[in-house]
Amino acid sequence: MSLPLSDEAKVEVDAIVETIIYLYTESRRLTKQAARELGLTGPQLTVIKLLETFGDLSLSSLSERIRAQNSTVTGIIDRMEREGLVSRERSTSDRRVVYIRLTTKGAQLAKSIEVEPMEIMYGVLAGLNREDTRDLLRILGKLQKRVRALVKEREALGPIDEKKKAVGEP
Amino acid sequence: MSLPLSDEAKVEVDAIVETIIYLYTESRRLTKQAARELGLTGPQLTVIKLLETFGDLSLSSLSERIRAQNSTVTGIIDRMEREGLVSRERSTSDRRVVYIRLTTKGAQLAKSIEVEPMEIMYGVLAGLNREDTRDLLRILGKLQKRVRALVKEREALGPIDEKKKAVGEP
DNA sequence: TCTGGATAATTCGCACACGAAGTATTCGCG
DNA sequence: CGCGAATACTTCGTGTGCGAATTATCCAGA
Repeated sequence: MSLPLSDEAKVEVDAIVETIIYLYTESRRLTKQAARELGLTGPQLTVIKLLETFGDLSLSSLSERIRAQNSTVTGIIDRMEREGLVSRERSTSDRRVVYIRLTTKGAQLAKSIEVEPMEIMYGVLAGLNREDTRDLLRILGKLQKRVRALVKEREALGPIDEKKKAVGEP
Repeated sequence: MSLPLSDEAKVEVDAIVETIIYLYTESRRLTKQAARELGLTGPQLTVIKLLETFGDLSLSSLSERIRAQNSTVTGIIDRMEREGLVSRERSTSDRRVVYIRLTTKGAQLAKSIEVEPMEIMYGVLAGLNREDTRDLLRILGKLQKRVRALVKEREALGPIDEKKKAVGEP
């Protein structure tokens, strides 16, 4: 798995990882802070913006978009429903599906929000020159492609290993 | 805050943000998965590796390194202590300070771990050519610098705004 | 020396976040 | 048709993760 790295390369890789973590956590922190001023949490702000943009969404598609498990989103929606921001509407065509809909209160709140989730990222990225933007996108794209390939590969191997593992304290 | 972006630029910025989020969450997920096989959680794996690398660390310095609040780390250490992986040692020179130390069991476990936290990132980044690595580092560095400046700026303004806000449901 | 402010940890309450197990419903296929 | 697999969501238990309040300790300056 871990290719041998020269010391110099290792330092650079470290710095890159550090920076990515920094950018991610910091922009999350700032989003959360913005949400706070509206009496919302970070994920709640994201959900409201998504619903405003796309209209009603099933719980599953919401989960996909915010990259979380259904069980997590169930909880988020529970709390938002309790606050009167959204309502659950059972689909008539497929009674397993629940659509999440903004209430009037939720829609009003959504309209009053000018900040995008990850807004800080946007602002900072917009300050890059064209060339840097292109390069960054290109390189990150490469990385993503490789990670995807790697994950796929692991998933293919995983199930076989599954039996070898069986760790667990007896 | 949000500079006007051309549509084309907006798409690219979106893609960059998407990718950064993807890389971060995916590598976290994979680290967590690796930890699982050892009966650990993600943060616990990170803590064990840090303690192995740096020796005993105060709870505060541990918090800094894993970018979390003291209160969070207190909980992580509580559970690790319960599992017999680490112990708390009150400093004699400053009795407010608590050092976290690997137990024999913890040290053994640490030795048996070959994966680095964020190992997948490393593997993938190591696959980039020199030029791409340099470019990526340079551009991310720029971004980080700007975010830092922005955060600082906000912090400077924040306290003044503090009174204007006072939202809160009555 | 004594006291007020800073610092290190902890406690508490809340909100994610995940995975496993459970429920309801739909769908595919014989 | 009917039944077993798949899908959508919920529930439950555990582990972060944060911020405010608390406790214990240190330290600088009157």
